Amino acid sequence: MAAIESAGARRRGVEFAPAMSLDPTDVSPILAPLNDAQRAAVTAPLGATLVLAGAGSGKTRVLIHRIAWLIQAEGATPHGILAVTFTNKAAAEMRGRVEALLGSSGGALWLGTFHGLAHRLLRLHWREAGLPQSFQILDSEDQLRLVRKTIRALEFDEARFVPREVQYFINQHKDEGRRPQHLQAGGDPTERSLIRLYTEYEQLCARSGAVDFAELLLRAFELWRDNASLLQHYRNRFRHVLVDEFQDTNAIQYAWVRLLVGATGCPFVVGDDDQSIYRWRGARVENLQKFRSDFPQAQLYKLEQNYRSSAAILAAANALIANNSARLGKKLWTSGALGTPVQLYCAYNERDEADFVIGRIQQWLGEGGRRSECAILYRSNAQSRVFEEALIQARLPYRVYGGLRFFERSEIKDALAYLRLIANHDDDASFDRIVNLPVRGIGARTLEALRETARAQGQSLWHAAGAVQAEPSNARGSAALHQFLALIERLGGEIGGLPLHEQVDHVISQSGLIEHHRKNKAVRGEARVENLEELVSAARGYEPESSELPPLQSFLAHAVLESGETQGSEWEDCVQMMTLHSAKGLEFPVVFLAGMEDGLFPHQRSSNELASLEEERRLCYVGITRAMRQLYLSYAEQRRLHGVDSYNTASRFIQEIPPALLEELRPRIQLARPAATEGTMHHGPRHGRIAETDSGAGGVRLGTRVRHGKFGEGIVLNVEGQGPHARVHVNFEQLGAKWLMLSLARLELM
DNA sequence: CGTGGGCGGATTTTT
DNA sequence: TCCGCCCACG
Repeated sequence: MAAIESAGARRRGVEFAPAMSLDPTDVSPILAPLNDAQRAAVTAPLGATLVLAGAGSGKTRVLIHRIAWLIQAEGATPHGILAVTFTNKAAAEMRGRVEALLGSSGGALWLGTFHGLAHRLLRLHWREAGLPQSFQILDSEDQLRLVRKTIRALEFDEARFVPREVQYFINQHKDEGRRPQHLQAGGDPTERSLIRLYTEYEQLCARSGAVDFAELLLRAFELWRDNASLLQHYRNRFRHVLVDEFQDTNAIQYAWVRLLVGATGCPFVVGDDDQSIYRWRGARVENLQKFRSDFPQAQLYKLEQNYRSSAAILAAANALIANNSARLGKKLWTSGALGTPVQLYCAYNERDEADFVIGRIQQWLGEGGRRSECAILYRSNAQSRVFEEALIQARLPYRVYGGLRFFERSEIKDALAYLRLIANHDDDASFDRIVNLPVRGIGARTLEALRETARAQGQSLWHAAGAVQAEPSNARGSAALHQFLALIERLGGEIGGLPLHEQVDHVISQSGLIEHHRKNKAVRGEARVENLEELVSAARGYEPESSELPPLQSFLAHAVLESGETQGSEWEDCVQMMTLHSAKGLEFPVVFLAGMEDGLFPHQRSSNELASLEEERRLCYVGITRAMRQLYLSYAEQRRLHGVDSYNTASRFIQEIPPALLEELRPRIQLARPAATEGTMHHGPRHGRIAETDSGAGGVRLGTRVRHGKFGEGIVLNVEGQGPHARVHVNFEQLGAKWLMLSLARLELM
């Protein structure tokens, strides 16, 4: 305690550069920037520690400062610390901040994602783990292909055994630590077939030296479980194990951590049960509870002071999440001002919603704000399009997060497949991918025969192809196949001593890939060639983390594990758009939660079961707590999704926010109000909105009441086109919505 | 063997 | 509406 007090007294110490302090016993840079609760957690006595950290309460900071504290005050060395996160981005950020705090390189520190660390272990101990030295990692797409192949190999019906579902089945069991032999079918024939598929899939993986994401974790777990001396070695080394986002751990990740910690290690885990949003992909919030029962002596710390959001936003978040059951209990508070109430906007349709959002963004910009301070968050990716169109129209630069990342692009994966096949001839997935790309006359016939042979011999495709004799029946195919093998061999020989980027360059040009795309003008061939060239640059700039592997092998693993999060240098000031899921961990001054409609959010498929509904609520909580100063909720009464119109009611989550915290920008009653009241009693925002959504089409504006000679009265939902082609979408009271030609309809404005 | 048109399905996503 | 996949045709 004395150290803490004196640290507080020496608060001025922070003002010096955070580099290595002159006096190594001076811990003020570590402790001074913390509040009491944070400091208590950072300086917790060695032993099991659980930190429940609310949104915006400085969770990452605590983790980083804890690492620094262990090193500076507890005599730990970076060598003895293992810290795990879920994303590469989080890992990179954490490493950078730890190094800045300590003023030294944390090279010896094992800090990375679960998958990254598991990979590292398996590379170091491939023999003990029962893997070939040149094992390759499958990403989800590769895995899906292999699953599909497995289904075909067993001649199962793909309609009955949907590849995606089989993939899910396999991953689910791996995530829970179950191998096929642990599974009992009971009397269920479908179950039995699935287990059979799982078994066959594993054999295919083994034959081609392939390891999928779940397998990385499971293997790493089994490696320690089955090698007492190895486990002991790592237990001795990593006395300190830190886990970020603990609520997102799945069963095998938890088991892995537990195994490492044993009875003597000091696990320090940080999480927030209210931000658990990945149950659907195996995350187990219960691990927080489990941690407490597995380590009954664990110290519990709660971080409840929020530094991010205004009091109004925080109160809304608290009120919402209070509707969930079985929470660990935590209430965020702030010493900050109430701020602007949460603004609620009821739009006519999704276009109106987008117009509204853009109007508010422009307002923010007009007040001197930046575009990058605004984030549009939505439940599903399909919602982004309307916003993109509106942003383009308004000439506002934007950036959509998510979507295909660099190393996931098909042309990049093709190029990598060449490199992988060169590195490991038995890599069937890669063989399959490129054997006829670019086209070299190896068709389905030839390949079917080849697969059959490989299956019969229990050998890889490469092996089987080498044994194929030139038969008169299929002379062309077998000749082409031998040429392909020769090409791969030749390339392998030629790139032998070259630097990494020249290896990549040589392969993409000599394989004919570049030429293939250059010819293909129709399917964005130009962009693909550029991407391939970018791959060469990526290889040039790549620095292997360690010398455990040859550079090429290391680069290939890197490409799969880190599929290219950093999308180039997109530093332009852009409006940010992303799903609620990908917004976790981020913060923005202005946040729009769009599509707050029952059926969309909470999503239809998550509304029936209580557990999934509560996860949706947590997702909403995550969304709300991203906002620092202004939060807008919006929903559309009518929404066109997948080409069909649906009429929705406001999300139930809106009702869970106390009305006192909400400001409705257009009361819903408006719709039913007689036209006479228009403009007389509703002030401010309503008028602002009308002005913003002015379509300029002959004075007809969204939301305007109109009368039609035959159809009666209605409200304008949408306006499209210009001049004589202008069309209006009117929701008539009697007849419902109709599209009319504006020039012919003779609408009377009311 | 390569391509285009028809069909069905369409949360959320990191590794 | 839009995308990806399968099959039928050239």
